[in-house]
Amino acid sequence: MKGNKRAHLSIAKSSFEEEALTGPVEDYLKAIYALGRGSVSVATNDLAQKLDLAPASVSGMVRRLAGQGLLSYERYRGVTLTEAGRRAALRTLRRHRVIEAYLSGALDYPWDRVHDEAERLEHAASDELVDRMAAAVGEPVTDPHGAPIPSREGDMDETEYLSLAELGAGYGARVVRVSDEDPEMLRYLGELEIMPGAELVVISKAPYEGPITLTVSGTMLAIGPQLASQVMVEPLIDLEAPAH
Amino acid sequence: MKGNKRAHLSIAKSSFEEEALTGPVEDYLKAIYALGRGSVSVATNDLAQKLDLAPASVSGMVRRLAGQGLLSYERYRGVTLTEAGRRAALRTLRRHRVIEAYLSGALDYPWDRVHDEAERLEHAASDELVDRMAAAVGEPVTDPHGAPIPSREGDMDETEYLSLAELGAGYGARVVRVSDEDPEMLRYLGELEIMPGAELVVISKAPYEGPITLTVSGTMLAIGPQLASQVMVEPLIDLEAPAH
DNA sequence: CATTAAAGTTAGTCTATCCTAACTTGAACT
DNA sequence: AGTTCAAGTTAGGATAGACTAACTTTAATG
Repeated sequence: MKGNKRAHLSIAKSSFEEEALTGPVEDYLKAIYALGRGSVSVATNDLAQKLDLAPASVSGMVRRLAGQGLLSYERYRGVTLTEAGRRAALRTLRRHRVIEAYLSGALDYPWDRVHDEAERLEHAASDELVDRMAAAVGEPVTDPHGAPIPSREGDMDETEYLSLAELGAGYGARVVRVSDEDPEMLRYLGELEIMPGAELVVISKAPYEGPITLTVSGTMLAIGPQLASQVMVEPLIDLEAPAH
Repeated sequence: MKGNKRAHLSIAKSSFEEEALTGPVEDYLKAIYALGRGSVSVATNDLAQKLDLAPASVSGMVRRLAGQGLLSYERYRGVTLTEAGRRAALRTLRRHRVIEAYLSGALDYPWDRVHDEAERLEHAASDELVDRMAAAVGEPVTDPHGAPIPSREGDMDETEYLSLAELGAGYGARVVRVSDEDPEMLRYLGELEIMPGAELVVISKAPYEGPITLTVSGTMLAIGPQLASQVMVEPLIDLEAPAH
């Protein structure tokens, strides 16, 4: 009764009692999902970089996770999530994003700090807590950065959007999502009012990776293409034909 | 830059950068504080029982914690928290109780389930989150079970109260606190409306550990002495002299 | 004051997760 | 086809935290 009879019989925990995963394992699955959109094969080194670990550590871990049926792995060929792994990844993603939405909506957290806090809480929060948080802020469908929140059942909108860097001059668009991992960048985007929901129009794009000039809610400003590539947008049809 | 240069130089982390402790270490310190009220020496076996670990594991851990200056330890003589250990314990206790108060006050958690959730979140929540939670529910001074919440500075009201079992027949009292670890018991106490703030009067106490009859907000009921000992009360002076 | 039971400790293992160093594979390019 | 280099793997270790089994202390008791 000392609680570490882990090498149990893997028969008992049937279809529904989803195996309780450790924090690191959840992080691996989340990272694999993020890099492979769930189905594409993910390279060891990319995973190592994303997780900030040595490639050797990743090799060892993925072998174990493959043994647990969470992913399929072929030496030298990268990994792919199995259905079980994908479900686990989406569960963690839901936790993460609901927590972000809650921190922002209920506790007035600034959007550049919700990611790090959620990164830790996602491994400790119960399903009940996550559900209550979601209910308390009106069952949000995206987190504060515009990332879609998977449903309780594990479905998620995987629409791919254009990045602001890819948008042609003259086009208008609505910001749907921005990358969430760099607080510094988020603070800057916030200052510029480039956030989900904002409408903008690309005025001009300087050649050779030059600055992109645009208007956001009336204000004109210019940003580099590297930053622009982190901003996902949905073109506004009614402004489609550029005037020139 | 791989993040595990733990065997650093213990010089760098000076007076203020409070060493980040692991979950288990926080649990040990909290348990030692709970058993020793911060200053009394705590026995290895008691600690093992409280933490649900084998005594041998505790022996090993306390040796390490003594090395880190969190407690003082003399073989075969039990442990006592040092000032640093005491501070760390109270920090964890504050997190735990603020989280409980928040779950109850802001997310409508039933009082029998806040403990387990807080037990996990207390190791993951940042100071900022805990402070925001405290502010959001009006800087509570106790958790939902009546346990005092340490201040940010690490001060805590350590008043000792009488238990309901010790209260004489005829006396009136106000419930200040109940033990928080047994959900079953909390649900029962909740049904009986025996919760912090409730006023009650002991009508009679049957001898030989017999039932205690009392009235709680008008209703008369009887409980066993074992349950009564888990309920801490503050006698009401104006009802002091029993009528008989 | 010798015995003994309870309390506590040491020794030796185990698992999870990470590391570094050294080796192997695969693919691209002569 | 042979070389080369990046990508990936294995081997060997470390650390934190826990366990069991066996041994030692302390303290109580006749």
